[in-house]
Amino acid sequence: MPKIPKILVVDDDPDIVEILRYNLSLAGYEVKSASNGKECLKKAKLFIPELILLDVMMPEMDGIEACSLLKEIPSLINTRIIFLSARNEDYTQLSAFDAGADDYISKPVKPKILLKKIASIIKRIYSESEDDHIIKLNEITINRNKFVIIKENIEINLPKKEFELFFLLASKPGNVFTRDQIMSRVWGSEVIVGDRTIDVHIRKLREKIGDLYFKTVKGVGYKFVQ
Amino acid sequence: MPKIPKILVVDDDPDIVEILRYNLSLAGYEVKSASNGKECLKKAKLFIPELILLDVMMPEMDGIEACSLLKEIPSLINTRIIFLSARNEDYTQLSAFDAGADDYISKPVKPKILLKKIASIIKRIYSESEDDHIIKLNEITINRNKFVIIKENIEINLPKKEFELFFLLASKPGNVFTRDQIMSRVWGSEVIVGDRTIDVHIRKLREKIGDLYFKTVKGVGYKFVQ
DNA sequence: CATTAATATTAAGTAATTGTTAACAAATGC
DNA sequence: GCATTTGTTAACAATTACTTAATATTAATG
Repeated sequence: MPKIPKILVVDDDPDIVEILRYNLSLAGYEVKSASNGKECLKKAKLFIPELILLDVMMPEMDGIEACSLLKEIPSLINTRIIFLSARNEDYTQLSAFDAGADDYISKPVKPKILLKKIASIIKRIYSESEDDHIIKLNEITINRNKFVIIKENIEINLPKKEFELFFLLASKPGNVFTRDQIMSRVWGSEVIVGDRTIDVHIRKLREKIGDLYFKTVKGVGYKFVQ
Repeated sequence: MPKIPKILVVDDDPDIVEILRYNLSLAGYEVKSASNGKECLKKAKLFIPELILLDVMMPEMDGIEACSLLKEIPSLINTRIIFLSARNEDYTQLSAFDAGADDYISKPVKPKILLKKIASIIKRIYSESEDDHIIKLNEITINRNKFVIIKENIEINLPKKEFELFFLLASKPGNVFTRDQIMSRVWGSEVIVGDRTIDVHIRKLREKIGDLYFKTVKGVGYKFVQ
């Protein structure tokens, strides 16, 4: 396991928060908590947990709404959400899944079961995302952890931005990424940089890796071709 | 979704198998079934399903044992297992997770919930979640993500407007699109361009893809014919 | 078959996008 | 704190796509 998994517990009942916090901490997780939807969103953005345990019934913003909003936060792309609820009716479960929940547990929660489920989900997160760190193509291997690419047995070091741009493009060879997509995924949605920045980075990739790998699709964006 | 997800249903009660089979087939999955642990192992090896719905209580080999054995089969590395059980006691759930189950559902199963859970798991398996806009015709494949069309194994690159026009026409082969429709869908409602612009683009498509594919319907518009 | 309206063709002009370079700023490493 | 690397910008060049205009061709209709 690369690091200590982080879990955010969200419930308006302090007792439940305490029970969960106690059990999860004991099990070796790093735990933070929030008592309502708004606080949850705020903390989730900073904490970037692997997992959020979300109570459905909360004052102000309920869990379903919070979940929908959480799912829109790009940095939480790898965060899974489990709903906790006393209400075991169908429609709640359905809207939970509609809102993007990854699982659903009915209260009263049995800690052992919960811990097992969590262990299973955490394990899945790591095993999935580890594959994502290496891309192997015909002639090129990209190692995201090492920030290095290997082309014909020669190591090419790329600076961060260049690497991220390359990694994005190479993650789906042949696929066109629009400038907007590139912007939001390499630079983020808050950062504003000039129009020519992407071009310049593409240029550097072409210099270092090879002209023919990077194809311009005018009016649309760029794609990586093998 | 790369292909039709496969699900193996394992239960010794033929009624339950039928109910599940019916619902899952209806939902678009490819379903096979087994009535005991041994049969399950045999079929799973051949079928290599994405998902196995496994009854806990079965004669001879129970679900827990079957699960443990399934988890040892290398070709089933990507297969998820969900347990189905009438017994909702802790120890069963625990041993289910110990045996490597990915989820646990109590009978009686509510089909809607089950389908949602399955959809969520399947989606996760195909985590690439390529919303591939691909149109496959007899001789031509159009890939909207890659901005490329392939005709007789030869890639043809089209500039943006030409591609959009082509994609529109090819989205409904045989259908006539009026000039107005083409205008509003390729150029948008605000843009005002001259009358001959569409013709010129059609001309280029005819040059690049083939004359006979694009039929003029005089006084109306154009259609793509195979 | 002549007339007319719609579409086809071509080449050239215009607009838009992308490429390149160099200079500077910011970050990083020593 | 200094040197080096990386990131961004700006100005301009180059390229490509798009549109137009002028003319030719085609198809439908009486």
